[in-house]
Amino acid sequence: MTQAQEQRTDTANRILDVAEHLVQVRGFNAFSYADVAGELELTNAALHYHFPTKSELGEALIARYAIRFTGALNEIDESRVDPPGKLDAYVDLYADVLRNQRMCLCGMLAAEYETLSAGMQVAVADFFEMNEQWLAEVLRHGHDDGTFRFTGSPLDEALSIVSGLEGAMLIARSFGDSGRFQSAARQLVTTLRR
Amino acid sequence: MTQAQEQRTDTANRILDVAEHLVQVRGFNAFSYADVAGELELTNAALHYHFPTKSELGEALIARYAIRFTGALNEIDESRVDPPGKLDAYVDLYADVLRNQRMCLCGMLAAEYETLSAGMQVAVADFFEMNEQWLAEVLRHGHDDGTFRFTGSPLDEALSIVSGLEGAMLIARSFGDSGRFQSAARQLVTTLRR
DNA sequence: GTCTATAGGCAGATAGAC
DNA sequence: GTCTATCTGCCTATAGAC
Repeated sequence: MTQAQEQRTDTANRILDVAEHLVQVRGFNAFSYADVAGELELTNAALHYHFPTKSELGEALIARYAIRFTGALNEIDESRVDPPGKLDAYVDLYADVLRNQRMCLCGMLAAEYETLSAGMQVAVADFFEMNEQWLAEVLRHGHDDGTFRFTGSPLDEALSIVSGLEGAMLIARSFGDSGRFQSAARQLVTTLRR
Repeated sequence: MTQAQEQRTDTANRILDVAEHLVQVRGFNAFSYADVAGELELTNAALHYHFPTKSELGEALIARYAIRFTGALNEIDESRVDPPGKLDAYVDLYADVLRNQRMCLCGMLAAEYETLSAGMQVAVADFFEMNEQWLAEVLRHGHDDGTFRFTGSPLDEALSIVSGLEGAMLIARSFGDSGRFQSAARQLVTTLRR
C-alpha cells in the first residue's frame, strides 16, 4: 500500500476507486456524486464529507493516478532491463488499462481539459510531462547504446510515442477492439528497432 | 456549398456551426442547448424545432463533419501530388483544426464514446475507419513506388498514424502549444521517409 | 462519518400561442 | 419558425440531526 493511500480513510479510497473507474469509462463531466454513492451504498452527502467539491475529488484522482503511474515507472527502472525492454514494459502499462475496458485517466481528462478547474488542468499537463521526460530518458539511453534508431531529439520522439499510445487507446475503445491498440503500438515501437 | 448544407435551412446550419465549435472545445456532455441558443440569440425551444433531441443534433454534427472531411480527402486525391505530398496534406488537415484551438470532433466524441447514443457511436467509428482506409491507400502507393518505408501492413501503419495525430492533438491542447503537435507529427511522418 | 432533507440551479424536452 | 411558459428530473452542494 502506498503512502498516499495510507493517508486516506478506507472510505475515501473506495470513493476514489469508483470515481476513477467512472471517469475512465464515461468522463469527468458524465458522472455524478449520485453514481458513486449508489455503487458504494452511501449517500450524496457522505461523499461531500470526504471530497467537498467535485473539483477536489478530481484533483485527488489525478494525484493518486500519477503517484501510481510514477511507481510503475520506478519499478521498470529498477528491473534494469535494456531500453527496448523498458519501452515494451511502458507500452504494457497502457495495454493493461485498455484491457480493463478503460481509457487513460489523464487522456480522458485531456479531452475535457477546457471544462476542468485550474488545479486539474495543471495536474493533467504535469502527468503528460512526467511521462514524456521518463520516456525520453529511456530513448536517449537506447540511442546511445545503439538499440534505438530515430531522428530528432529523444524528447520529440517520446512526445510522438506518448501521443500515439494515447490516441490508439482512444480510438481502439470506439471499436471495442484492443487488437487495434496492439497493432498501432507495435508499429510505433517497431520503427525504433535497429 | 455542399449538398448536405443545401438540404438544411440557414438556421439549422448556424446551430450546427455553434454546436460543433462547443463540442470541439468543451465536449458533447459539457454543452447545452442553452449555450447554443444564447450565442445565436434564439430560444431553447427554437433549437428543438430543428433538432428534436440532442442525440439527433449530435448525429447531424458527425455526418456534416465526415462529409466535409471526405471532401478534403477527395481534394487531396485530385491534387495528384505524390504520396509524401498527400501525407503532408493530411497532417495539415489536423494542424488546421488545432490552429483553431479545437480538438478533432470525432476524437473528442471518442473520449465520450460510452455516453453516446448508438447512432453517434456508429458514426464515430465509421469516421475513423474511413480515415484509416484512405490513409492506408496512400501508404500502399508510397510503399509500392518506393517513397515510403515501413514494416507491417499499410492499414496497420495507417492506424498508428491516425492514432498518433489524434493523440498529439489531444495532448497539445493541454499545453496550449501547437508546437507539440507539430513535433509529434513530424516524428510520425519522418520515420516513413526513405 | 453518515444520515435525512432540501436548497438552488441547470439540463433536455414539450405545449400551445403567434 | 420562433416565441413564452413550464414540466420533470438530475446536478452540486449544504444544514443540521444522530
